[in-house]
Amino acid sequence: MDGRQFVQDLLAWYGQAARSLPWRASPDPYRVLVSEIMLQQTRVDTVIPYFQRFMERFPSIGELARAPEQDVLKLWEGLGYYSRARNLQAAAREVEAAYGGVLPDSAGEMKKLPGIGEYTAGAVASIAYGRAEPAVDGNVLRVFARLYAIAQDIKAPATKRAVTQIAAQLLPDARAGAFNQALMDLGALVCTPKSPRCGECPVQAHCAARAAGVQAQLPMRSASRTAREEHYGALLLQCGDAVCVSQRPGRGLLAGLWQLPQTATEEATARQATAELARSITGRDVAVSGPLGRYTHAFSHLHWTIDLFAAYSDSDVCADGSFHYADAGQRAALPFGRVFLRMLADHARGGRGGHD
DNA sequence: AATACGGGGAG
DNA sequence: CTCCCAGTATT
Repeated sequence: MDGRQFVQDLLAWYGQAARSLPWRASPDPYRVLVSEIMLQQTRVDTVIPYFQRFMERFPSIGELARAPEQDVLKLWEGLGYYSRARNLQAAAREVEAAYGGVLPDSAGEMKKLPGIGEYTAGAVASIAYGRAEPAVDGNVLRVFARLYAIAQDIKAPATKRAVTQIAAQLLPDARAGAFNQALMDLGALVCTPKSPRCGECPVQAHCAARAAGVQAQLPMRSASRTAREEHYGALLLQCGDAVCVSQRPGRGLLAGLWQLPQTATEEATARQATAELARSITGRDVAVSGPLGRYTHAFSHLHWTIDLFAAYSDSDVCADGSFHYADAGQRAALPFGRVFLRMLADHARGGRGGHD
């Protein structure tokens, strides 16, 4: 391939086809960083409203650093991969403490911050600071897998290393940010996972897959593992207007988020297990009715099926301090996982008391 | 190198 | 249903 011509064709296309995105309006490194963290494994259309709300509430690195963590998680609610939110705030606090409140301008320094890996460091360094760093995400991997007809598993670290080498070699030092974003826009708009629009591609003349007619077979991807099935009995335990909620552990799945009390169980014994859970919370025997409904929730690596039961208590005292009764106003400030938001919206008076 | 970690949109 | 997205951290 003629690298110089490829870069020229790509950038010419980007000049007239670039997507207009909120974080592209101004080059503020903090805005670029927030957008890149949110965009990890998340589609642009999903991120946009979250980005707007987040920047409104936390306009600067200092305000993010000083906020309560629960507030940050609340704004992240529904976006997924919640460790991103914790790490982003931890990074902000580190920047305040160790870098005078200014995000470091080199990829190497940024990569030392929590939640900033190879891709994000390169993206922010090139886009916000004009540094000549490659930024290889899923789009760029797919684009180069086709351009060079690379028939290796796209998920293998070795493939990413190879593509990073290629990208670094082609990278125009003076326009690294535009180059990286152009590749991502190309992947999102033209060189799509299925049915790539080769006829509209500005760099089709440089594409080995196109020349060989194998663009639909690339990239190669190893089979993904099937998700584990888990069944739970969950409890809508109400005391007046308040609903019993509990906070999940600080590590692992949905870490630090809130949920309705639930217990892992087999489907056949969900009612009994949930009744025992109600007894352990209230300290007495409680009548459990339902199920109110069955909720399924798919994570990438596991599938939840949750049968929701209802119970009432006269007392808002909990035997175990990990449980609390929260009214609609209090629930509105707590971050919940999606499936629990659905339960609350369906069955609790005032839902979560939130804005949806 | 493999796995954990969310959620939703597209086909 | 399956796939996969502007990935990172941990093991």
